[in-house]
Amino acid sequence: MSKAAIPSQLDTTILAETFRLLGDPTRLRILFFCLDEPRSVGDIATSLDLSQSLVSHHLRLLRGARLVRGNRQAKQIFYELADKHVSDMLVDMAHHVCEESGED
Amino acid sequence: MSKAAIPSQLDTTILAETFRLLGDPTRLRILFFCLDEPRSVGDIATSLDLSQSLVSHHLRLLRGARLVRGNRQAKQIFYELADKHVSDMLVDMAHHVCEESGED
DNA sequence: CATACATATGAACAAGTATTTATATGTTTG
DNA sequence: CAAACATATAAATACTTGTTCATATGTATG
Repeated sequence: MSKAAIPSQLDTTILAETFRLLGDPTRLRILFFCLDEPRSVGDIATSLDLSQSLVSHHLRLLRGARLVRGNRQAKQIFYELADKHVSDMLVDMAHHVCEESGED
Repeated sequence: MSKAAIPSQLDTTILAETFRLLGDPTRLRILFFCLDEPRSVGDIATSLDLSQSLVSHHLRLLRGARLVRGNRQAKQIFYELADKHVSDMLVDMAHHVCEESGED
């Protein structure tokens, strides 16, 4: 039990798919921007200085992977991280990377 | 302090770079294969059914990002994960993804 | 030192993907 | 229902990147 289980090749592919989606700066910025509170598409685009279309495209990918979830409120749609797993994942990784300098 | 800090745009880029490297099935398989014990390039190639050249190329990228580290032992070079941060990161993420089905 | 073994590198190619531009869908309000 | 607002989609383009094939570098051994 001490040794980590090596994922099957299929699991590895799924895991890689998730990593790949997180591996784009624009998408990551969108995710972090939606981390604390739901944000409308327009708000994301304006605040992050991205075109509305681009934001929409990325949100579609993130939605497809169940990384974010959108709620319509009148004309606007507010996106937030899909669940706690996703947000924990992001926060954990951010910590890992921040503490990565000057070790060993 | 309860809210997660939103990384700067620069940090986000670095974080994305790490995610991007983890976002390839072949690289992930290599990393998991080297998780428990150091493995020679030839061993990786044979066990994972990949060409020696391909393994070498990927190892170079992983080395560049300080995700793995290689130790020469006579003719062979044994690769292992760079440090505990990296291995923890992988194991954590694997858990996150495995438990991702059927929540909320 | 020449041969065999192990790994690394370089060029070339194929496939994927982030971004833009233009347009469509959906929702409210007068 | 028409106009205005907010988001989504489609097609096209430019760029990145995973893989292969060929070759080079490095290391031990006879």
